[in-house]
Amino acid sequence: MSLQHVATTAGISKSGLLHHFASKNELLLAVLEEYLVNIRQGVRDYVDLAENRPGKTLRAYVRALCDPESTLRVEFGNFADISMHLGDVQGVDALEEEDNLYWREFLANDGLDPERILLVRYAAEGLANASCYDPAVLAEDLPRALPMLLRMTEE
Amino acid sequence: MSLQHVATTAGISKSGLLHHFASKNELLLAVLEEYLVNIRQGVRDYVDLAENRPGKTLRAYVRALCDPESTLRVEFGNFADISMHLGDVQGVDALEEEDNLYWREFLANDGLDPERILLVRYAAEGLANASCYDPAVLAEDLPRALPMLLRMTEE
DNA sequence: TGTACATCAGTGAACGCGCGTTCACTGATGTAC
DNA sequence: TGTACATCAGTGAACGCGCGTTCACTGATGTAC
Repeated sequence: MSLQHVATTAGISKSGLLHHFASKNELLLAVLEEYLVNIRQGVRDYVDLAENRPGKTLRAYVRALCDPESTLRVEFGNFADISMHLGDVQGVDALEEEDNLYWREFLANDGLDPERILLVRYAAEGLANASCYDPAVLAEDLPRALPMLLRMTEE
Repeated sequence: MSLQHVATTAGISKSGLLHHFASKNELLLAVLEEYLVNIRQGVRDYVDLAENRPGKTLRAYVRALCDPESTLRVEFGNFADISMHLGDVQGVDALEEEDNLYWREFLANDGLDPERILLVRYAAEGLANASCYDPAVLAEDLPRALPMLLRMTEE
């Protein structure tokens, strides 16, 4: 991903792009934050407040990552990708750490057994990730996994 | 990762490196295959044939990816990373597809409920991936998840 | 109302640099006669 | 045994190219007087 490519896609010149972002790193950092915000809001949109029982947030997380129609699946993969390739840029580590904590707390305070949260959460993440590489996961595993994971959050 | 960096690390010149690999893509493809082979052999080494009950291969997979001491955790992440950044190189797609199928069959033919395999497998993968970014996962979640996931493969 | 000035998104040319790749070459090792 | 030749890992210089970055500039918009 070159600045030229981004600029052309955005419909401006490379210099125009760099007028808004001091450097490529700052651009990537901004994109990373954008993903971060999008994913948080996207998962919040999947929360069903009508569910008056423990596990609302974890179910939202599962739906966001394992719904074959969800765009968050891919964004989740992109987020991991960008943050990996920004490993040494100043500010990324702090951002990642804060994000890790955010999700930990978002999922924890909902009255579910911590081990259950652990299991379902990472299964959802693993599936979301795999669905980006393997079409069979997207076509076969996700549809089967989604109801199963949701069931596992019910008591 | 530049050719110069790889060559210097390997203790030869850039031209010397390119004597063995016709291009950078071929080098990356070879590295990808190396990871692929390593991970397969690594997981095989975690199989305990003394376990005379269903789930031997899935337990090996779990141990390989969730043992905090296992080097396969990181290799698993690197593999995904490289294959993502080789997306358009000729031959990678076929290699990935074959690999996806390999693991699907490796884990399937062991007498376990398919849904149970799905759940445990992707939880292990999600954990392995997350442990590369989040030290808290490595330090806290993995030790708790490993025995839990193994337990879930028993009946 | 008109004039002068500040602000700011965006431009285009030029830059230095590191990249992957090419190529003629070296020097050691093995082999045929 | 020596000689001629093939093979092959590795070298070093040079290349063209695309990259991120810089900089002086434009032109539209808003604002103060």
